[in-house]
Order: sequence, then C-alpha cells, then structure tokens
Amino acid sequence: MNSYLDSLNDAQKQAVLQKDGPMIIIAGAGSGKTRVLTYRIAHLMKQGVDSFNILSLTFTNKAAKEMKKRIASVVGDGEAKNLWMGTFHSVFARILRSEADKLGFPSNFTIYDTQDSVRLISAIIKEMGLDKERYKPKQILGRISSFKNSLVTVRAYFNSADMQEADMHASRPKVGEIYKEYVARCFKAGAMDFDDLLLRTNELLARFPETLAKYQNRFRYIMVDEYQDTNHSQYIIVRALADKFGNICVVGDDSQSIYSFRGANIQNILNFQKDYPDVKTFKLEQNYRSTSNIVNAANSIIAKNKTKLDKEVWTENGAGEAINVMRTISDGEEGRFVAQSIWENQMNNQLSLDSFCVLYRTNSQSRAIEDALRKKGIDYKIYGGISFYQRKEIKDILSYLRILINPNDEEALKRIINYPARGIGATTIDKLTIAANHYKKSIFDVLKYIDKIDLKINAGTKNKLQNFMNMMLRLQIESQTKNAFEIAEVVVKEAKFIKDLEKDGTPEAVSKVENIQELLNGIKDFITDKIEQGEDASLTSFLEDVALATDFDSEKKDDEPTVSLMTIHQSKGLEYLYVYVVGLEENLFPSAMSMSTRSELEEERRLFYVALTRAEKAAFLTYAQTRYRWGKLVDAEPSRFLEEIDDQYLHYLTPKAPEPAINRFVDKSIFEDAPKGIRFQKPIQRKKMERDVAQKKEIVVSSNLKKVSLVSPKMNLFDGDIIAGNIVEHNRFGTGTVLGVEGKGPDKKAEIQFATAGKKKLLLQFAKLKVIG
DNA sequence: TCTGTCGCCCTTTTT
DNA sequence: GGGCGACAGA
Repeated sequence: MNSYLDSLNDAQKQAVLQKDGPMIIIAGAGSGKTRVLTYRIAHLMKQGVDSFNILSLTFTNKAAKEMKKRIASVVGDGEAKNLWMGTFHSVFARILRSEADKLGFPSNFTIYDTQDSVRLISAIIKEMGLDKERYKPKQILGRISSFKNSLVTVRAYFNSADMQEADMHASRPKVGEIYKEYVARCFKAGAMDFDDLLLRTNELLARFPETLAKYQNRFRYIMVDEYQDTNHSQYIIVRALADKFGNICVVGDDSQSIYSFRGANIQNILNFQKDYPDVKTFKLEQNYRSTSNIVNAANSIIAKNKTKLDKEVWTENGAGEAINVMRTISDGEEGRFVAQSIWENQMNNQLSLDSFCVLYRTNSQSRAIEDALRKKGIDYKIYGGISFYQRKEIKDILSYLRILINPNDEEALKRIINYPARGIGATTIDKLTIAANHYKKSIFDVLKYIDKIDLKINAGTKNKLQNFMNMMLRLQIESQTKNAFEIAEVVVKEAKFIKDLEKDGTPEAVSKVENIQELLNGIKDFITDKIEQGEDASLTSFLEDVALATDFDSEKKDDEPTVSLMTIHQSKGLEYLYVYVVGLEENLFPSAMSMSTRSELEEERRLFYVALTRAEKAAFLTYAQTRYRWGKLVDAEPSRFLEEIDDQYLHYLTPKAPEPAINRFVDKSIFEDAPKGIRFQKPIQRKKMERDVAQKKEIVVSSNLKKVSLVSPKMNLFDGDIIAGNIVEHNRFGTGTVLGVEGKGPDKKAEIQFATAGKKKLLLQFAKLKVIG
C-alpha cells in the first residue's frame, strides 16, 4: 500500500489518483493544496512517468524548491532531479536561453528589472523630446506591460486602430512610437524585461512549430499552481504546451486572485471548464489550517463578492478565540499595540517568534511596526520592499558583471560608465548614445571604435573613455578564467568601490561596504551550492537568479526565529499561528486606488480574505484614527471590511463606536505631537496648510456633520451634478463620456466610456471625477 | 563636469 | 519623509 496516500482525505486522494487528461483542482484556503500537488507528482512518477516529462509551474521559486524536496522524500533524490519546477519566469527564461538564437537574442541575454525598464523608457521619452508630465515613464511602462501581457506586439499595436485611437484620446499619441523604440532598444541591448520572458516564449512557440513540438513532447504532464493569477500570455503558453497530450492540471482558488494589476485574468480559472469540456473537477473544501471562527469569518467576507466559483470551505477545527479588533489613536500606537501583543502572546504561550506575522497593504506601513518592534527588542524580518539587489551599491556592482556577460547591456553601461566618478559626464554620454543610435550599434561598440569615429569629444575625455574601456576589456578577459565570485572580487577592487566608501566614513557608507561584503558572500554561497548540486554555477546563471529571485527565495534556514513582516500579496501560500493585519482603514485597505469599480473592490476583498486565512490560531485586525502618510498626519476611518465580517466572530478590544463626532472636527494637530519641524515651515507650506484648514472648515459648514470626516477624499463635489453626456476625467482612466447614471446616495453610479480604459461603472462617491465638458 | 540645493511626486500590490 | 531629477554655481 502506498503509505503517502493514506494521509489524504477522499477529495485529496481522488485528485492525486487522477492521472490523465485535463483537470482542475479548486482548492480553498488551507485545504492541503501543496500536499496534493506534491503527492500527485510523486504518484505520477511511481506510476512510471519519467520525471523528465513533468513540468510544474509554481508561484515562487521557494515553493518549487520546497515541493521538490518533499517529492524527493517520497521518490528519492535521483528521481526528483529532472523535474522542471519553478515560476513561469524562471522556467521560460531557462528555455529561452537555449533557444535564444532563433529569436535573434544572445543566449546570455540580460534580464531587465523594472528599474532598468523605467530608466530606458525615461531616456527614450527624453530623446524623443516628449513632455514627461504627459508621458510618465512608469505609466508608459505599465501600458507597454499590459500590451505584452495580452500579446499585443508592436506590429499588432500599429494594426489596431482601436488601440492607437485610445492613446490618441488619452492625449498620448506617441505611445506606439515609444513602445516600438523600447522594444528595439531592448533587442539591441540583448535584453528582455519580465514581460518579454513570457511574450518571447509565446513568439518562440508560435513561430517555430518544431520547437513547440519538442517541448510538447517533453512536457507530457503539466501542472500550474495559483492558476487564478495567470495572465493571458501565461495562459496561451500553457495551452500551447498542453495541446498535444492534454495532461494539464491546474490548481487554484478564485477567492484568492489578487494580481489583476499585473495582468492576471481571473477568467482563466473561471473559464477553464469551458476551455476543456472533458475536464475533471476536484474541490478541496476542508480547511485544516484555521479555527472555525477564522474560517467562518473569512467566508462571511468573501460571500460579499459576486464573481466566484461555487465552493464551501469548512473545518472540523474548534472555534478558537474570536478575531480581535483593535482601534488605536495613531499608526505609532498601532505599532506599539502589535509589538506588545506579540510579546505577551509569545511569553504566555512559550512560542517561537516564527509563529507571528504582521501583514499590511502597502510596504510603507512597515515603518511604524518596525520602530515598535525594535524598541521592544523583538527580532523581525521584512520581506519585500526594496530588495537587497535593488540597492544602489549592489546594482552598480551587478552592472559591471552584467556588462562582462553582455557588453551591449545599455542600462548597465549607463549606470557605471561614470561610477565611481571618472569624469565622463552627461554630455559625453549623450554624444555616445546619439552615435550608437546612428550606427545602430551599442554604446560599448562605439567605445571600441572611439578612435576611428569623430564624435567631437575632446582629447582629455577621450582618454578617460579609453581608460574605462581598457579596464572593462581587461576584466572581460579575466572573467573567462575566473568564477563568478573571483571576478566579482576583482571588480570591487578595480572599480575602487570599497576604497571610496571607506574614505567617506559616514554610517551610510559603512553600511554600503557591509552590503558589498554580503553580496560577495552571497555569490560565494551561490557557487558552492550550485557546484554541490551539479548545476550551472556560471556568472550568467547567478545574474539570472538575482533578477528573478524574490525575497523568499534567498531566505536562509539557519536564521534566528523572527517575526515576519510583509505585504498581504507576499503572504499568499503561507501560514502563521498568529496573524496581525494592520491598517484596516478606508483608502488604505481597500486602497484608494482600487475602489472605483466593483471588480477592483472585489479584488481588495479577496486580498482581505487571503490575509485573514493565513491565520491558524488567532487573528488581530487593527486600525488607526490618524496616520502619517507622505509625512503628513491624516485622519482615517475604519475599513468597510470590518463591517462586513459577521459580528459573532469578532471581539472588540476597544469600544466599537468611534469617539464622539464633535471631536473629529477639532484640529488634532494642535494638541497632539505636531509633525516634526512644523514651526520652521516655509511660508509657502504654511500657506498651503492654512488653505487646507480653510477647506476643512468649509466642508464642516457645508455638509452633514455625521457623515463627513475632516480630510476625507470621499467628498465628491460632483455628486448629483453628473449627467449622461458629460465629459469627465478620472485620474487613472483618463477622459471619458458619461453614458448614464443610476442609483442614489452612496450607491450612485455612473457608466462611463473611457477612451483608453473601456467601459466602467464607477461609484461616484469614490471615483473623484472631474467634469470637463 | 561636478556638487549641492530645491522642489516635485510619490505609494498600491510583484515577476 | 524620502528619492530623484533639474538647475545653478564653481
């Protein structure tokens, strides 16, 4: 008898035993999804499926590693070795490396991270002489990203009158030109951005049938975890690969779809049954993770969503304690409460700090929590935020390494050509860029022939360029004989990184030196690790790892136990005995950016569902009445999500009713700790402050006392004024025409046809519309 | 060409 | 509160 099967419940066992054909596993939170996936793969192998023929796509590399380990414990190390497991991005980066020449890319292509992409787009916008207020680099990148994720290539864009018209209407007629130039520049630089890893894979599979056939034959069994968060581009890849054998197993939970902002399409999971009519459906509904209070409370929240699959999560676990709700005066107080509560619970129950987790909606919220934990002497680790590899000093060193691998990497070159300072300024770089564009060569190539072409660069500067070039060429030669660690050491030395920083002597510089040291150690670890595993230990492989790694992937096991701090997005798939969800306030959670349409609000609600279902034993929900945002103190109202939880599962640690309304109209900053330096504010800022105060007064005078808070962005000046036919402007969707208005009071909605964003129904209360015609 | 200061925008969320 | 680009002056 297969012992591992005995540990599964009926539903789980059926899913594991289903071998062939398309299947979907709808897995509720905490229902043992990972176990099922792991055992299913192990079981396939036990039945004689070659591990070489199994592809498993996970959401993080860490999840892949974890799963591989667990499979190995069932079937043995050697057997598990050939399994292809990883994120979409890392698996297809690997495939693209071996097929790159077909697409005209070098096999050691660079992977641009978001920062590289934004910088390149900024440069293009500047070169094209466009207004960067109208063409905001980040927004343009967002648009290009959405093109790529829906497989709209440059050619497709220019073939689509609709798309061009949309950008015209949004007063950004040059978006297509920027897109075209961006793609060309990436190509010339031998670089792919994150979205390219998927788009180019699609290109590869579509243009080269024999390549498609090769991978179809190879990946006879395909599994996709977190299917609810796949985008169109990923969806098409999976469909193509599974087309021959049809052995496709997707796992997901529509209630936990939280990545639509990066193109995830919840329809992929909702429509799976339509895509594969002979699909077998399995539902894992028993939750083993949480108390019944938590499960039921979470169910009561998600019930408010309209778009969902039919599923009932239940548990046999005991009720446990009620979910605690805590109101505090300020975000600082919130942090202190969390720290105190963690400390007490840890002491009273003799727990490891690993049992605690603090979740927030935005990274910037971590600050107040950190301060409080530090003061209490509680160890913590922050996941996400600015990752180690994004720090300036680290990116600079990595840029040197990137150029050694791929000299055409434009972004890396521009970063370091004058860092550390060697007298090569913006003017010179501009000249080089122009020459490079003119000759259709990379800047590195132009530098190689700097003697032979006349760039009107004076002799002194030319000399500096040549010195730089000589150093890079020397490093390049060395990199052929040295391993990644050795070459990184040489780079640090040659470029005088540490020397310069040590001369500086400031605390920041000291910490930078430490970071560089840590990077070198990291490279060393990487190499030893890879050599031990018999895997690729090259510099290319290291750089790829860095580009695609998330914080979790690099986590070390032997670390001291710590409290975990992270965004809710990052917490997907994890579980903790005690979970603190902080900042349950309107405009923060749900985010002010995501409450103008029903679907946005539903995604925020799913996010809350994810947060709550991380908890095994106890959950704390906290909100503050005032909070520093952008360095300013602002008032906050409790999140609507608190109202949505069935009251019977809640325990209020503070009285539920907020303080009497009258107090809400006194300027608190007069009495409480005023923002630092307020007395030294410049006249202009003071004026702005006075204006703010004046506006507050006006609001108080002109509105219903009970409903309106001081600085609530909920105030909508146009409520009631909007009628069909109005032209309106929305800060995210751009301009649009009002088609109709329905509902009244807080439910009043307008249906608007936006030029770029399509048709939307917006709640006027939140939409912050400006009537312009 | 370098350096320091000012002012703007920023904050959703991530591979 | 902070990071980054623009701008001015050396």
